[in-house]
Amino acid sequence: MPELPEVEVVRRGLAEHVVGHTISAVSVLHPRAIRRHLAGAENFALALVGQRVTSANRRGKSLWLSLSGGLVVVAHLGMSGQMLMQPAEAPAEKHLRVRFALDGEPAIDLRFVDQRTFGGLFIDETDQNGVPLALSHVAPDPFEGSFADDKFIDVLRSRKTEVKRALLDQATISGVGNIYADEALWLAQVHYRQSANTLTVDQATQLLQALRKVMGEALEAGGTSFDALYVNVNGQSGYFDRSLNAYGRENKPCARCGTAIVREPFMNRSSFLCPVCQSMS
DNA sequence: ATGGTGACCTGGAGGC
DNA sequence: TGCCTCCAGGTCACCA
Repeated sequence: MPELPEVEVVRRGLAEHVVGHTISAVSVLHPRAIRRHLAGAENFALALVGQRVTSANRRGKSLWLSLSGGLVVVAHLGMSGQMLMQPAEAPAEKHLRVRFALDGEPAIDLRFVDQRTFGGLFIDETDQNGVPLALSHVAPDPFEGSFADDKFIDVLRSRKTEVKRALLDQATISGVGNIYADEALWLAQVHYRQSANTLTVDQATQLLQALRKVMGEALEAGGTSFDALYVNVNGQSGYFDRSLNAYGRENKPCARCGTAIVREPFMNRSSFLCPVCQSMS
């Protein structure tokens, strides 16, 4: 899915269109979409009806809506989840999983649509910092105020594993997925298989700056999109894919040195890199 | 603690 | 046209 910039695009849409509204009805159309809500669909709906949405929040790739009663509804988009605003009378999408009817004139729906059902929703409580309990193992993301650069650099440099594996570990830093990991590694000229504990402080610092730059620019562009699966709440795609330098560019010239970008299997997925300017050090 | 693998799903693309 | 295989932006559990 969606990595941090795409999820933030969705969060902003929810803040604009859902916050302030009261949930008047909830329909769960596929039980798998709420599998993490152990009390089941009926309980899920009952807990939400009548609640007013007070804010839309995010840590890493997880979203949550805060509710007037003090609970939150947490959403993870998985690989293919979408949050769409639709007129109440609009026909059901093929992969519509959960539908929230909101008050207002005209009445609108918030719809969770998810082809592959890797995503899902559940109700949770928050800790003293306002973070859902279920996300306690998720590290802050690099755009949060509570993200400590020095601490991240220390943790990263203590990890005895390949640097890309560490970047994808949401307990080390959240929000980074396969695309932005490859893009940041390309920008910082670090090989994805370099052991994290061999990075210099300077390299780790460059890498963090690269993550912020790449994800920040993607956010400004409205997110990365290759197809209609990744859209904002109005169903529109971003255009950051025009700016990618490594991801998906197998056999195309590196923008820095002209060498063909290489694709290699890693962690049951693909890694893209320039074999010349991203060398092991 | 790390790393390797498969599982969870649907559908699009490309080869034959 | 169909059938096959491979691929996809994410996690999670389990095993060495």
